[in-house]
Amino acid sequence: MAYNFNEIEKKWQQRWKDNNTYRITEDNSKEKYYVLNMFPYPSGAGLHVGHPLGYIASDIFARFKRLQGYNVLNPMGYDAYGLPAEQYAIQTGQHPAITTEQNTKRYREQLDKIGFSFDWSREIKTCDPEYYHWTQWAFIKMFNHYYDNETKCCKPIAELVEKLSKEGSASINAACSEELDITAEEWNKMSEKEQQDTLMNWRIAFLSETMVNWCPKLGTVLANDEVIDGVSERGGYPVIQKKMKQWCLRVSAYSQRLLDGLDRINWTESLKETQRNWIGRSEGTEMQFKVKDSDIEFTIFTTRADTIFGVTFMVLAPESELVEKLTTVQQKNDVDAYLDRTKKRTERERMIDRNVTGVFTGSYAINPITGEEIPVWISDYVLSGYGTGAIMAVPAHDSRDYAFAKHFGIEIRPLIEGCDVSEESFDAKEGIMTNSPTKAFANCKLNLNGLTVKEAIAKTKEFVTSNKLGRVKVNYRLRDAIFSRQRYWGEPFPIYYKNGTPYTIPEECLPLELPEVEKFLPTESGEPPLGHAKVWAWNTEKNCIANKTDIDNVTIFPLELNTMPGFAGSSAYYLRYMDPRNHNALVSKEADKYWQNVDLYVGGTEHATGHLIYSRFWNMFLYDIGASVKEEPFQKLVNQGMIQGRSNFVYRIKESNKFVSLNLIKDYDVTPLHVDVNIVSNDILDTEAFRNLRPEYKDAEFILEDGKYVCGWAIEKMSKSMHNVVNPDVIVDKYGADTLRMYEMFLGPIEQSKPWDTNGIDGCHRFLRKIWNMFFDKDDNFIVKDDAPTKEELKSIHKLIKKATEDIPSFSYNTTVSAFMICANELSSLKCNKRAILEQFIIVLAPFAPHVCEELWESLGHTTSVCDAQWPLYNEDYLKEDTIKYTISFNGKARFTLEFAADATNQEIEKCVLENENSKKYIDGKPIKKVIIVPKKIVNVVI
RNA sequence: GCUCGAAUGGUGGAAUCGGUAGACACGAAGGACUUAAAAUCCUUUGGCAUUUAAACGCCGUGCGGGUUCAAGUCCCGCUUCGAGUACCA
Repeated sequence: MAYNFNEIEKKWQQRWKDNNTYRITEDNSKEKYYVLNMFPYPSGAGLHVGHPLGYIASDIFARFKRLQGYNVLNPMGYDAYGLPAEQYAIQTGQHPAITTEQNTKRYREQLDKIGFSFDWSREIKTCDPEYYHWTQWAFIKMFNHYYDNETKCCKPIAELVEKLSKEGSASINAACSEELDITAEEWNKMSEKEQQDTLMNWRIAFLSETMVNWCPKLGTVLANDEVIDGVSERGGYPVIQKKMKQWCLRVSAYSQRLLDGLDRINWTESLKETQRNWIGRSEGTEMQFKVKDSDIEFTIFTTRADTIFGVTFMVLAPESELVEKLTTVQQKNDVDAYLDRTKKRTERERMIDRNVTGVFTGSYAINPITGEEIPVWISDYVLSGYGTGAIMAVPAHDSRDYAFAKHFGIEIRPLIEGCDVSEESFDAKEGIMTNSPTKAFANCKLNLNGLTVKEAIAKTKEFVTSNKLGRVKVNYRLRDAIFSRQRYWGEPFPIYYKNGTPYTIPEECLPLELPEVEKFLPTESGEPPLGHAKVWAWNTEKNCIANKTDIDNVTIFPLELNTMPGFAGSSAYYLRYMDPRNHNALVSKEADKYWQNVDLYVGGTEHATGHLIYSRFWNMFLYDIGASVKEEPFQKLVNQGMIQGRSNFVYRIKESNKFVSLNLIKDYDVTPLHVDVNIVSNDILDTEAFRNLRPEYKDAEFILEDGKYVCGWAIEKMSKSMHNVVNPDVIVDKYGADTLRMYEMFLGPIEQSKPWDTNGIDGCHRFLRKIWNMFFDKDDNFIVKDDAPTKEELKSIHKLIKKATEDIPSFSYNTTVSAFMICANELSSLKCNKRAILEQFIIVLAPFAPHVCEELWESLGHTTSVCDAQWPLYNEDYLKEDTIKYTISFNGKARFTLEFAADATNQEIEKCVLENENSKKYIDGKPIKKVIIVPKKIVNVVI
């Protein structure tokens, strides 16, 4: 009987379930290993063949580690809150919980068919109150903490309150929205409301009036990483800037730690680089500029303090508070007109239209070093959110300032010897300073002439600091995360409002469950969907949810109507898997101490600046408050590539129902049409299936080549409209899960994006059949013998064990699969069917093809699962050769080969080469000067 | 624009420290078995030239240089493609 994969896979999947083969418990006698996949959002479309790529890779790793004796945690769950379910709910009225439930069920069915070693007893869903209890809990903790810059750690807000009441803000060095100057006296005089409002300046989770990315079509705000090219990541709708009061997380407080942490984790350099860019650390100088005929002073930030002598104008961001203060009466109309115009422009318009715009305020700033008067302008190329929202412009050495100066005819003053600024600015930080200062200011205290740019920056910094003109400052591009969403399908905030001031509900009242609503749309008054909820108020006396109509603002208060964004639930889920049913804590101390953090995290690179920043931040916060033992959540990270679709085309002759095979289309006028890849095999169309596809094709005629219809192909995104979606279920039914697993790994390096191409899958399937046939003959007789293996057989299997042991940890799965095939070919040509060899083969193959290996393992008489076998060790002795062939090369070209005993010395080899007949022949009888023997079986001859 | 990465047969891809390319698989061609098909097995398969044949020779890893006994691999200068990011002062 042949290899009946359908039956085998069904049998073992059931057996694993019945025996809880993959249930894992903490076991201090074993070393732990934590493998994690980025959990999926269960979309309505189900899984396609690209989704399981990462899961298979991590599953192989988990099984491998388990065979090596580790206690491996390999959990799975769902990131169940998300926009599609809510959009669907808006359209159909179907509650998102129901759609989500259906989708997760479908995902589970599909996942189960592939034979993963997930411990489903630890499954979590972010929309489950048992789970989001701890998301809300973390939010309350963030609300009640601030970040202390001195100790680089967050502290309870109560400590801050104490400092304020005793010493005022002077003694506080903490991450804040703006630098406040409050005395203890002032603080103590404040009303409760004023104090609460003030504390928002420091809380890690805080309410803030900020410019947000507002997407009118989705009716919600979006985080920076959810906006791509000025449109929403989901749906591609336009996004505008709008000022709104929003919950934010003070991610920026952790900028430096997020940056430093990258050095301690094992991620790819490119991903770390992406994060570094996103954090955007820049060291520079803050300088104060006085305003002429006024006592106003303002601060700018620059990384090029050395160019202070080249400043010919200043620029304010249109949103800057200084705009109003510095605009003169004469300029007011022009300025107002300009502000009006910029406000109307969306982010997208600003990005597309890079034309220089700006307006003069009428005021002049004073160069703090030379005393020169410098005009102050307003332009939207300066951003309010970065630095101080004001810059000193040096047109000679900054391309943006240059464009502005050219446009408005402002002086461009070069400061570097020999640079030409007639056509473009000289932005490079290199060269020797000149004109710094110019002769007109020769007696100025600072002189940079003759210094390199680097030296000049250092000297200016020193000068500015010692003369109290400013200070050295590090700026980060990383912004605080906006944490409110005007949506229904998300975690509710554990917040109620007393007189407009937010308070957290007591921790012991969590979870605060998501209420039912009639409609999933915003209310008529523009409130978020939770505004429809009837029972959505907080009774502070009884500490319970109350009816909204009972609000009396004495004991019953309105609850927050926003919900949390997607990244809330996905930021600390890895901790919850350690102890998923704990009612008293996010994770118990014991479980956290045992599992520590994720050893291997596998997921897509699209989360580089979203999830992977937020979860690092979130976890650092939990670490600071003692809720997590590791500062970095994900020690090693592997990004699997995307699987693209490979579309097939048929060519219809225009205005006919005739289809021409690919290589004949040049003779006809044809229209290419996408054809469902599932009826095409190796680019050959199943013409019968095509005729049955649609009624209009029923009478289709084909112009064939060699009796076949050959389809064209192209690599495109895998999507329904391209008819190139390949469902893993179909592959599993046709070839089996084991073949699918092997083939996905064989396709190429795991990190690489590649098109799905079913063409090569036969090779993997043949391989598994070959293995099967080593155990059973045609008539289903078990043919494994107990004979002692030969040297050759041992060599073959040990070569495989070595390769797999070395390649699996570095994720070179494609070469491991090749090694399996090579070994199988060798063994079958040796007609090897010996137990000692095949047993080891099965163990090594088990992570890749678990079902068939279980079956064969059982056939060898084992009663326990192959999962609990022991990974074999390889023995170098078996791999040694008796003789070694050396390639003798001359002038870099291989000439002939000589064979030596494995233990031949270099002298022997050299002697033999010199005396060899062939040496004379290939080196034209010239004397050999040097013989270079390299340990890679090469002998090089130099004349 | 900036940052990072890639480029190898008809195709996907191997080549770990620079060690003498093209592993493995697909596809293709030919053959064996078979009434036939499926399945299985065997042979050939980078290009060029030469030869009855075996063998050998030359050229070959996007392009142009360089270092080295030896370069797909290292260095310099380009081309093309992909990813990320974008007025961050």
